[in-house]
Amino acid sequence: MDIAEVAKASGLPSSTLRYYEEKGLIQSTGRKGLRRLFKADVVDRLALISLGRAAGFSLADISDVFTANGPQINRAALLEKADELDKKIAELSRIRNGLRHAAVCKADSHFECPTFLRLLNIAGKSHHRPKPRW
Amino acid sequence: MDIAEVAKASGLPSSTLRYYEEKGLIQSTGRKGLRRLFKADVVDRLALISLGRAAGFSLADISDVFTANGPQINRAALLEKADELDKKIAELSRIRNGLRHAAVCKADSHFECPTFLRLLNIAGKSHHRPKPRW
DNA sequence: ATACAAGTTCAAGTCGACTTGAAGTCAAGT
DNA sequence: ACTTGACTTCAAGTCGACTTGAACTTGTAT
Repeated sequence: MDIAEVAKASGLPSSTLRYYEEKGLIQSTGRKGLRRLFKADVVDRLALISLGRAAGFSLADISDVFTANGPQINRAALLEKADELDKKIAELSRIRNGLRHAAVCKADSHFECPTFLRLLNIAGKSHHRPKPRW
Repeated sequence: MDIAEVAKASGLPSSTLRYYEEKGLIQSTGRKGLRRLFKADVVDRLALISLGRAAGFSLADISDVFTANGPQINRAALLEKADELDKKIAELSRIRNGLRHAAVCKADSHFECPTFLRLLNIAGKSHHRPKPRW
């Protein structure tokens, strides 16, 4: 496949594909002249990458789930990411509850409200960063 | 309160407080010499801001929940954000399921697997962006 | 009065994930 | 043989949320 086909199949612009290759997330199998050639299974890989990105993982995180250079994936790493997602989901649920509470709480200062106070410990202590998806 | 007190109470560096003020998210009530003075309730506001940031909302999004310049909050906007979070949580849950599935699926290409295919429509179509929390 | 720690401003730098632009290369169709 | 359009490289730009650094001001403690 040439880059345009991969782009179409994956929904990603070719500039992104080149960038991903440069970062080692995907690889082209050769060149025809200057032009990259890809094997069809790269589309699979890209789907998984997009899934990871949609979940907020960084490209560096995502590259963990790919083994050295084969088309295989590291299933253990994948499950680990799934577990991380579980935690994130739990955290977001608590935050959502916090927001809903703040919306109805009568206390002038939310700090007078124990329900809210409990929630606040969530924010501020997480030092991992969500990653952009423009 | 002076900026150092607010910083301590909120857990945010003073550089961030100045930045937030510049962006209109908080306001100082006056100056003593050059130095900013804050009312105590700014700490409340900051807690809410941190909560929003932890949830992945941008500062622009967060400023929606603050009314013009008073210390009040826009409860409707807050509930709206909570609803957005619900959606995000649902999406993340689906993605997590997708990851778990990819970890166990035997198919060489996940594209041969309907379970996985269904999941993929999730990724790639969301064009809102999570925001960094360094 | 003098020093100094802590505040201030403003411009510039940083981070990750891309995108954009300029300038060049090339396969394929006419 | 020539054009054309899709590709290529590489450097630089962009976005949001801050941080950092240099140069300056000031309240407080001595």
